[in-house]
Amino acid sequence: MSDDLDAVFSALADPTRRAILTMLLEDDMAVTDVAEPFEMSLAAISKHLTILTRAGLISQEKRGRVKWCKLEPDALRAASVWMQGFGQFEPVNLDAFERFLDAELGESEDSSP
Amino acid sequence: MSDDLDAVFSALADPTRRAILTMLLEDDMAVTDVAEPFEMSLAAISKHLTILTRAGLISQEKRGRVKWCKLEPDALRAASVWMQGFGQFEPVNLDAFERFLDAELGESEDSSP
DNA sequence: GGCATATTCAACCATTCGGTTGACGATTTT
DNA sequence: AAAATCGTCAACCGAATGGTTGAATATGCC
Repeated sequence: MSDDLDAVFSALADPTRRAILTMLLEDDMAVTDVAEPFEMSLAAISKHLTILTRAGLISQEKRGRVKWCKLEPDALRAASVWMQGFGQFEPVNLDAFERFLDAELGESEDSSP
Repeated sequence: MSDDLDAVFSALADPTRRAILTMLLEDDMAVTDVAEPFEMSLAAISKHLTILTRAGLISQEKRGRVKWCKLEPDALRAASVWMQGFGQFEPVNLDAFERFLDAELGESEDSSP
């Protein structure tokens, strides 16, 4: 039970993996396409995807020779609930999220892809 | 900016540190008292507290020879906002949180006071 | 069949992590 | 002043993490 939180939080602790999740917000992607923007080997990305899968944050389905990666946002629920307990945050401020997302996307434009 | 998220999420990835945060929900505590329920050295707990402090999740203030640890829930806000973007969670389900908290407290009762 | 593409496996490497122990500095108590 | 308490520091250890490379395994295409 607390192992789930271990897996989710440590999966989220890596900026490459958070970037991958952000990419998957747009659409499902094949492993090769996920890897394309990053300056690291395909094998490294494959490992990151395995970690995200084990944490339940994404699922992977092989169709033909390509493996599709799909965001599984439900896995965040337990972690989110855990965090909500520490202080009463304003309920789901999506404006703030969008600003944050813009910032993070803009930021990754000089380093990652 | 994304370093903040690194620090917060990796701080939360350790069950000992999450347990410490949960203890601090009740009240501010001295380092020795934080360490008491755990089956590990004071030095180890001191390191965990340093990590939580660097992540901004707690603050530490030395008064006399005792160092007080205080929860700083605001540090969770950025991480919480980031997570909220992945799927629309119901706004702050405190019932679910309380159930979760009970479960987590019950689980650590073998080593807790 | 034979070749290209998609993905993982296996072995390796450097670094970080979570823990230990013992010495140490600072403060309070007697 | 001496002794006890609070907490950190430093050095060390084994295991996990994040990356590399090269070979291996599927699958699709000509």
